[in-house]
Amino acid sequence: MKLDKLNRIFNATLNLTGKVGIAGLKMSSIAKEASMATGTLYLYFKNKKELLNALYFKLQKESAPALISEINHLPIEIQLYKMWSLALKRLVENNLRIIFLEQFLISPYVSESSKEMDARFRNYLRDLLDKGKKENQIKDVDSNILISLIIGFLRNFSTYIFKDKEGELSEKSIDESFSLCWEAIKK
Amino acid sequence: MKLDKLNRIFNATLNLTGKVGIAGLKMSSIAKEASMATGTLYLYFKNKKELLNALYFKLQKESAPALISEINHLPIEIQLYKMWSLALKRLVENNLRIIFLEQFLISPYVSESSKEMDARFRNYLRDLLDKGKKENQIKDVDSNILISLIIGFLRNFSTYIFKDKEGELSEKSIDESFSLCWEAIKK
DNA sequence: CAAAGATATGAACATTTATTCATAAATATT
DNA sequence: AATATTTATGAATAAATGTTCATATCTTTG
Repeated sequence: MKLDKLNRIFNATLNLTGKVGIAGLKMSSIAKEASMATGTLYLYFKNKKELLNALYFKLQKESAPALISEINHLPIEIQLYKMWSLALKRLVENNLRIIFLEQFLISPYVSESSKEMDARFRNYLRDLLDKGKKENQIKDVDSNILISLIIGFLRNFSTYIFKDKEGELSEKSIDESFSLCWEAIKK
Repeated sequence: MKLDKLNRIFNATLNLTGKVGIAGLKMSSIAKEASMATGTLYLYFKNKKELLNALYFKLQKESAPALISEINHLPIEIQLYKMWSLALKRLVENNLRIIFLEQFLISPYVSESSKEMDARFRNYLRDLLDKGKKENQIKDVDSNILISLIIGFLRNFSTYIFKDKEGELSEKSIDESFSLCWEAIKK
């Protein structure tokens, strides 16, 4: 059935990007990884560029921070913890996505319409931190620095878990990393 | 003169990687960017793979660990500060390096020996942190978590400065970010 | 300043990889 | 169950890109 095959193509592409980067992606290996003939890819996508852009849009759509509206009445620390925990889980689970998204955006395959970046998460964090500063809970430090600490730490740690721990993310790791983060930014 | 041409090749490669990623790197465009004929590249490197690996080694050699031996007698906090300041300056100055290094390491062009060098900075940090823990200066938290905070923060912040501040890195930013980092990890 | 040596050029050639399409297999329709 | 329609295949072809090499241009040396 059609949807199934589309997903097989997308999964194959993601997996391969993790292994050989966008530089190493061949239509033939995508087909092989997805257990189908090379020609079949062209029934679903006009060409390689369209395939990659389609995957990009799919990933973007899925990464919408749906959680935000449900929790933004909670205290800052709790909000941050929930955000941290969820993001870390997602990132580890989907570390391949990060690799794909980062590489794709500076590859020769990006279409113009893809070029909008997700400043969304950053903006959510900024608002949260500003609120925290007003409530005297967060250090009075340039929000951009705080945001870099949070996002940078998050990404680097998730990549480490993904690579060196084979994706095994314990509650202890989540809590330990979060309290490190929280202590760094709290007043 | 020979060295000058080598540098032109390396610079061209870095610049192009920032624009089109490793996926978009063509020998012909490297040559064009470096204002020389395509064939000339092959006087300096046997092939594309060797060119990219040579650049990788050069970047590794130039990065923070070169400093290590000069400072490893100093107190932990000072060592960390010097490392932080240098790394941040270098990363901002040449954010392109990050892009190259990250993409290169999962491209089809990596040679086996390149893979080893990657762990070096991480190992230096690990030793430093272990020493700090013994001296009761650093939090007793899994070093991998601490390392992720440091490296992740560093990279993310440098990218932010590079992109949003057009590379303008003030002493104040360095100090502010470092003390945030230090406070996060110190006991 | 001529000849030898070193370095550089870029069009020609080789290789790799994207894309097409004649043919086959699967599925739906009567 | 025969026929039409849709979907899949992978070898053949086209396109893109890496690499070579005969020729040209600089540099050095006697």
